[in-house]
Amino acid sequence: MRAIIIDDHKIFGEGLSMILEKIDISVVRVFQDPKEAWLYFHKFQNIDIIFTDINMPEMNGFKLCEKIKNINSSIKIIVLSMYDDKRIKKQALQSGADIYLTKTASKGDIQKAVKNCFLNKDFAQKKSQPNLIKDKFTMKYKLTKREREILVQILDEKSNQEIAEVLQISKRTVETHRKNIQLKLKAKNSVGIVKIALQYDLGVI
Amino acid sequence: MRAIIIDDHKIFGEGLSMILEKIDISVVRVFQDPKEAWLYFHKFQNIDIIFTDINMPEMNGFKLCEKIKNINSSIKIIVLSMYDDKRIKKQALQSGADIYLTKTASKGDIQKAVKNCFLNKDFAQKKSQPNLIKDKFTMKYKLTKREREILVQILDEKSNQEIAEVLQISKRTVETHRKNIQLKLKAKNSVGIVKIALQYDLGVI
DNA sequence: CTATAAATAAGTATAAATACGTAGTTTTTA
DNA sequence: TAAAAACTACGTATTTATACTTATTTATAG
Repeated sequence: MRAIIIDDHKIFGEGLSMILEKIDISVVRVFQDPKEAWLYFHKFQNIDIIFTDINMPEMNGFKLCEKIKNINSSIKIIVLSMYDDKRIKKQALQSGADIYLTKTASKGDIQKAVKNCFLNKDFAQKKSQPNLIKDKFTMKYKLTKREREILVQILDEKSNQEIAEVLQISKRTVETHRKNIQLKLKAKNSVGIVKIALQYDLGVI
Repeated sequence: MRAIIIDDHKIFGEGLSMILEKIDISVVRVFQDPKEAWLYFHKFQNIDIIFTDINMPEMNGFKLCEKIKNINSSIKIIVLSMYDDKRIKKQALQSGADIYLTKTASKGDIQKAVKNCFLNKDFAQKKSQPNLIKDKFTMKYKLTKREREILVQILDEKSNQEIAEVLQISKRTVETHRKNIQLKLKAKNSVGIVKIALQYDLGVI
């Protein structure tokens, strides 16, 4: 099991790191800056679980959870927060966190949390996460799977021809998909598409 | 001299409007909603000075200042705030405001403020605004004023033809500007331009 | 098993953007 | 005031995107 820790309080991060190593979780890296963590995660998606604080400079933990789950929803996120506040807890879980713990948690609590979040969702704290940005986007615009694939390619600055080559389909098909995406997003042109997509955080970095 | 006023307190806006008319400033419109003001500003960039409140629903005045200055830094912004708080003042000036006044300001104060903000910056309240997003963007990509104007129109999903009409220049000129913007941003196409611009918060709304 | 949605593709035409080059005019600034 | 920068504009050609339509194959859910 490979983990990263994100917490701007260095001491805490290191303490947690030691605890995790003791329960056989390999801590790959400890980040103080969530942005750096995000870039790392983006590059090497070779971790199973993330421990993160919520109150951090530059990027808050909620956003981070959303972004990570958008890329790979099977990665587990355990939030360790200063606050024993049920609204914050709720928001964390809705943002994609699997478990919310206060920083007063004991070694045993953490061990239990890790076990729980890998069991099925009934055992985890979360029942549903209807507010994920990805869900919001999909629910609002109802793009099909193929359309989403093409959207990603558009965001990558690819032309219809290039997209056709990547996806091994006809350029005309890409045109059709693109037209439909535009219709669904009510966009006037690619610029409109990108603007909406980026609002929902679908862009690469 | 053409001005707009943005204040969600209608009475205040109208009072200020009358004061300004008396000192030969033509108040083009009074907005209660900063978003509407932003859209207006976006469309008809034909004003010289903006009077705005800071505490407003939907969009706060700091953000508005940043956005406006990003498009056209030569437009003057006078913030009229309820609070005589030097931290708020500092933030307003850093966000791009030229003058910060409390709402207790007299007609004379306003007149003086207008005069000052059109003099050189030593006379204005502001010494520097190192934290502007605009600075980051402008410093990095070095777009000219006109290029920034065109960028804004691109972000507004306009075609070169439409941009030409709005700015009253030839379509070919717009093409040239667009080409240069693309070069400077190292973008492959409009999608690339939008992606970068939105990163720096230059988008509409 | 059969409607329905999704994915595929093409015809025809036009509009828009990009590429690459050149160059005059105005404005800024050193 | 001379030089630099910005703004303006066009020629020519090609690529790309959009508009509007029709249609077949393939999943998929009821």
